[in-house]
Amino acid sequence: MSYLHQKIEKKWQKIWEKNQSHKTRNVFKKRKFYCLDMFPYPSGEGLHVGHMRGYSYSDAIARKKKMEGYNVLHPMGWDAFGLPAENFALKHTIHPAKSTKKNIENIKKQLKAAGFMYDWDREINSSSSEYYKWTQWLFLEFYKKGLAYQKEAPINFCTSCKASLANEEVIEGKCERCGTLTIKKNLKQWFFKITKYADQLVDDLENLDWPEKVKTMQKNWIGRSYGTEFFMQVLHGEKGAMKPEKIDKFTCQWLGINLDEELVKIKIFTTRIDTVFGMTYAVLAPEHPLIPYLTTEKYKKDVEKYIEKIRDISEIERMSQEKEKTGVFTGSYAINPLNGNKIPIWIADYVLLEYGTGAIMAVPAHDERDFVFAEKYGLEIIEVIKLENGKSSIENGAFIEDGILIGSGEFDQLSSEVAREKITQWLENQGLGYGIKKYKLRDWLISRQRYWGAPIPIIYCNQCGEIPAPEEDLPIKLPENIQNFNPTSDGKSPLANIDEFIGTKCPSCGGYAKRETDTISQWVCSSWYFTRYIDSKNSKEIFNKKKVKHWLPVDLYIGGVEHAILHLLYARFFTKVMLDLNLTEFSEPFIHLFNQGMVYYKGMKMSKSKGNVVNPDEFFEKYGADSMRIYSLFMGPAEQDVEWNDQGVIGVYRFLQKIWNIVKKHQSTVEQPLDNIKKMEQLKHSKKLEQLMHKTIKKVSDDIDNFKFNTVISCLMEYVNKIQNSEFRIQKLEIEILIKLLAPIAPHICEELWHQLHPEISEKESIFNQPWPKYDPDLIIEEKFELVIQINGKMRHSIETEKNISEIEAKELVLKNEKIKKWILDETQIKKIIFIPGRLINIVI
RNA sequence: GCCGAGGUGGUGAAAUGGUAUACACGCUGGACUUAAAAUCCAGUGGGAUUUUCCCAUGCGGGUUCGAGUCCCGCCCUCGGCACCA
Repeated sequence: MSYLHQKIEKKWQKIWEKNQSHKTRNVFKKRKFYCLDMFPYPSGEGLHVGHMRGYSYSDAIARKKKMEGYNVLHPMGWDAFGLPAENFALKHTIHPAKSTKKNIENIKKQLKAAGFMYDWDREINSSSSEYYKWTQWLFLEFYKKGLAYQKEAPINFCTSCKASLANEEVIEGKCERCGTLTIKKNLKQWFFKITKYADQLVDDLENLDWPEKVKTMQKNWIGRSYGTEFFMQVLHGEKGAMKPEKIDKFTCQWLGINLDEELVKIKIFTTRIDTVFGMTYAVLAPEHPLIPYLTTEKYKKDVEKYIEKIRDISEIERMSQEKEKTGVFTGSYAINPLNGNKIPIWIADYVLLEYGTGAIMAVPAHDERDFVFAEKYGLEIIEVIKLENGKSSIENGAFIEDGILIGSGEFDQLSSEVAREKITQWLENQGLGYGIKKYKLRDWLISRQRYWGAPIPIIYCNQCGEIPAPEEDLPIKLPENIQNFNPTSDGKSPLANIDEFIGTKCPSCGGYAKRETDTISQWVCSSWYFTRYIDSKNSKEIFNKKKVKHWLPVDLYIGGVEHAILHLLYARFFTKVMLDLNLTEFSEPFIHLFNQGMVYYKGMKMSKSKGNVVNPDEFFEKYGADSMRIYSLFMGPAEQDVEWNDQGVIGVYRFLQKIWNIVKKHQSTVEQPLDNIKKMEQLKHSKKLEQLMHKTIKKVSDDIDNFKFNTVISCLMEYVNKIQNSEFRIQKLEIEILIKLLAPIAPHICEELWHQLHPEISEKESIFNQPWPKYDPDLIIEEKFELVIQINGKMRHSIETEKNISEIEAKELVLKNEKIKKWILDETQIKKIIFIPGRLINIVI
């Protein structure tokens, strides 16, 4: 009988389901292992082989851990809210609730066909009201803690998707989804105060078992830098500055100035206060609110013209580095507090309002951007950092490294590092400045003017103002019976047009009140889902604390590197907040993170938009899920991107066929009576095979733990090739071990063969309840080995010899060897002999 | 520009500083077959004067008895960040 994968796979999928083989019970005594896949969004096209690859890794690990005796939790769910799901629904003019449901069914079918051991009893769906009730509940907890707040902000707006986008959804000034150039729009938006956790989010990275790449990306994204803030007094230009129209209190606060003061000050942030004596001008961002104060009559026209011009240039154009820096003089001057020098104040587009204080001290000698600008506008360049060897540093343009201070008064001869400390201290003593940390990280914009999301549970009452929805009213249900959920062009949520949704009673005064119509970004839904699997059906609380304490944090988290910043940073932030809310007792959600490489096809990333998706279904049909799974792990190193090859799967299919035939052959052959000579031979042979088996157990076990699945498979192939060619009857144990080692990556065929080898056991028994094979360290030690003989480092010959051969014995053996004699005419030629025990001997002549 | 990963046969790729090219795909030849598929066997980096030898891990140097692996300097590909003061 040949290997009928379709029949076998369906058979065991049914039996496993019937026996609830994949159900995880809350047995707290057993060692736990929480193995989690990043949950997919239910796309209409279903899963492609790229997704399957990631899931195959986690399933293999989960199954091996189960065989090793762990209580394994391996759940799955749906990231069903949000833009991707909604855009799909809009494109196909179908209600997102409907399309989502349909897509989930389809993908679930695919996952089941692949035979992954998910505990479907714990399935979650972020768009179900049972789930988003708790998303809303968390929002309210954040709100109570002051971690959710509203502010008018210039937000990224995509004119095509007609929605506001988070900074993370804007790539090179374009909408991540549709590629349309985004514009800035002022809207009142909801934010989470992630910046409050910036330090923790950087510092705690250190102890995580994550790819260095991901840690670095997060570090850079948070962008912490240590520097100094200080004030400079302004000397108005010859005829006095323009009078400002109006400057609000908030701006004054932001600037750290008091408008009653006679003298205007500008606030500067720098990480290189050691170069402050080299400051030859200062620059304000073109949007800086102090500009009207500083601009003199003489320069008013130039400044206004310049600012207008900048406003017309798009964001990306301004950000691009090829663009020449431009600027304009304000007419006013500032006083360098360190040396009293009078320096001109400029406005330039290379300074950004969003970072630091929106104003910089320009030190052209020691900053590349300032250098370029100074050269262009003929501003002074003063060297204040010299090289350690005393030489001038700026012969080839700006010198931006640390060095030794010169021309810096009392700070001369100090190293940059020391000087930064001393000068900051000096400013502090004068009350002019202080040391400060800055971050690139902004607060997280979580409101969306979209339909397909959890409504923000906030109520507005004319009398009482902004009030959180009462907890007992949760979930605030998203109205599903609506016709038009298209995004609107005025930037308002489609919910704003549904009176039944908006109208409500004020929880405080009982009068008429209106609901917030924005919805919560799906990034929020996915920031806490890993805790909900523990207790997915709990309707009384977000989760049972005891259970979560047992299961979390996640031991292994597997997914694509595309989530290196967004999702993983948000989930870490939520975890820290949940800890502060006393909901949990862990500070990091994912102990070990693994990013599987992407699957390429026809030289491109596999993705729906590029139309180069390989659908696994036809391969399941033709070669079976087991073959597909093995092949997707065999393609290359797990963390590396790989190119999909339709032909490649044939190789592993043949491999499974061979194993099938080996078992069949084993079962059909009867042990023959042997004469003594044959018996001896068989014994010798068996010993060799036994050794090979133990070596294979070691290699497979080690390699799985290190995610080296490609070599796991090649190692098993070698093992199979060797036992297949064996002239003698193979022991049952040798086959059983093979099947157990392969089981985590090819569960169906292995389960089937296990039962064929054990016809006495019932269907309820499973190979996955068998213990993982152990190897005997004594048995993998070889007695004999191939001694490699090198002449001048080149391999010339090898002889089989005893493992523990001594150097003297080896020399003797080698020098009398005929083939080696050819190379050595005269023993006096030998300069040196290097002997590596158990490996090689190298003769230098 | 900065940071990270990588460059080995026709292809995907293996190699604790110690036999480079394991394993697999593909290809070539053969067996079986009326034929094909499947399967099995053999061969498969390049070159040569072919029992053997020489050359090959992006390029150029270096360390070493010995380098794909370590060091220095380049080139190329891919990913991330990018006027962050």
